[in-house]
Amino acid sequence: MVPVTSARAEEVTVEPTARHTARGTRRTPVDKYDERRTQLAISALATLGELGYARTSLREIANNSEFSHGVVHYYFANKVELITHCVRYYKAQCVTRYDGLVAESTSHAELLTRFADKLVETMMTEAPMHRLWYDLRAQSMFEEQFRPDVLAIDATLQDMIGRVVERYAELAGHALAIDVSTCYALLDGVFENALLAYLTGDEHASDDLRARVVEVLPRLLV
Amino acid sequence: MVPVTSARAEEVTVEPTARHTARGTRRTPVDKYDERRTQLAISALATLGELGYARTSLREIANNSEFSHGVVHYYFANKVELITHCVRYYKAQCVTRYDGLVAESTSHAELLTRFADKLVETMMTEAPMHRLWYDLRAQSMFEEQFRPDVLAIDATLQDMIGRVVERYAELAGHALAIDVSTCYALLDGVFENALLAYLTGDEHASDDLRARVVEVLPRLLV
DNA sequence: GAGAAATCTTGACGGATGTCAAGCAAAGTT
DNA sequence: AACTTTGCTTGACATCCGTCAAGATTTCTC
Repeated sequence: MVPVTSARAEEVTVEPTARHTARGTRRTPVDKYDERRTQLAISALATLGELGYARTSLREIANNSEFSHGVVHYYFANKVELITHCVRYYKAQCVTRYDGLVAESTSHAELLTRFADKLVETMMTEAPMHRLWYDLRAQSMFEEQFRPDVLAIDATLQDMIGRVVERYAELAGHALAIDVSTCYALLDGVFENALLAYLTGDEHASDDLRARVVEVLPRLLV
Repeated sequence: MVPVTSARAEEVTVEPTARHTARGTRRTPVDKYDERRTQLAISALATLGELGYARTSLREIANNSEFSHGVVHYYFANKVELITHCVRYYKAQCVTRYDGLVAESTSHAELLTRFADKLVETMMTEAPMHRLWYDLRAQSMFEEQFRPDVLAIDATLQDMIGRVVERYAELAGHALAIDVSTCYALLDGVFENALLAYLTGDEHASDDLRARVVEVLPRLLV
């Protein structure tokens, strides 16, 4: 019996799949099936972050896991479903990245500094994931299959940035002069630019990113 | 004798290659060899703009030209050299896109309006080329081979934007508050964001792009 | 512990891809 | 007109790809 069905492919797989709930297998709280899917997704993300979408194969993903290449088709119907699952998993990871500093900062200056620092930190420590994101977003401009998930993540990121800039405005005692979607586009451009410089080996990339964010954010007010 | 040598691969191929200059073939002012390279580059760009880097094959490029698949290796050493040539050709095309309106505009308001309109126009009429650019820039984050050319184009685009914003500041009677490289990153983010929306079918994408540019540019001053 | 269900490995398939070599066709040279 | 160089086509190659099926292995159930 093949466990991969088209019905499952439609689920939001970040939530545990309801695969064994009909029968009462109480082996583990989280189903092993979902464990493996996540495990493979993590291996896939590592591979994608290293090679990019164009040169990532299912065999290479399996090589970066502890399984053989055939297992991918046991847990995913095809390559697109695997990558889609990866993308959704990735999304769940990075949504709350700045919520801590938004909640904790007590002044607009503190928020700005901590936000800029956090941006620099994630650029440096998670560069492969970020370049993968830009890669997949570019892919979605060609391939409609990826577009829904990419747009969903883009909206999530926009909300994330929106919470930052709106709290920043609030703490500064001013309103936002630019709407949130534009703020996101602006900051995303600055981040992507800095990421490319960083990956190129530009040693000022992180300082430049920090300086640019500190420079730009105040101009979004009033 | 194979005309493709590693020495030629290093040349800036937008300039005519010095292939027959030793012997005086005065057939045409522009060498036929470079004509074909350009011809193939145009076919390749059309294919790349349609399919993206990941799914563009040499055979598909040849299919979009009037030649057979083997001819690619007569004019280019390998796939990377072809794509590199394409990228350089592309660069030469788009450098002067805004120079006209920079020279002609007599007020900061006129410059801003015409610049925003031109951005919208090129987004709509040359969307495949623009998404290809974002695709290749993402590729360069993974593949070092593409990085020098991508960075060169990025610098050229930055200069192009720099001429716009500096002239805008001059006409407005103010100085730029943000350095040119940051201005480029900001506007690039806005443009990329609008392009994705446009390709998704968002019918407000072009109006949004225009509005955002008109909104943002004044904030780069003083 | 035997049988059943699940998980995983292995190997194979058809197809696509980059590359290259051999040879045909056209153009140029003398 | 014979010969040479250049341009291009055809077909082949090794390799890699996604996918799948058959069977071995492990785990679960009773």
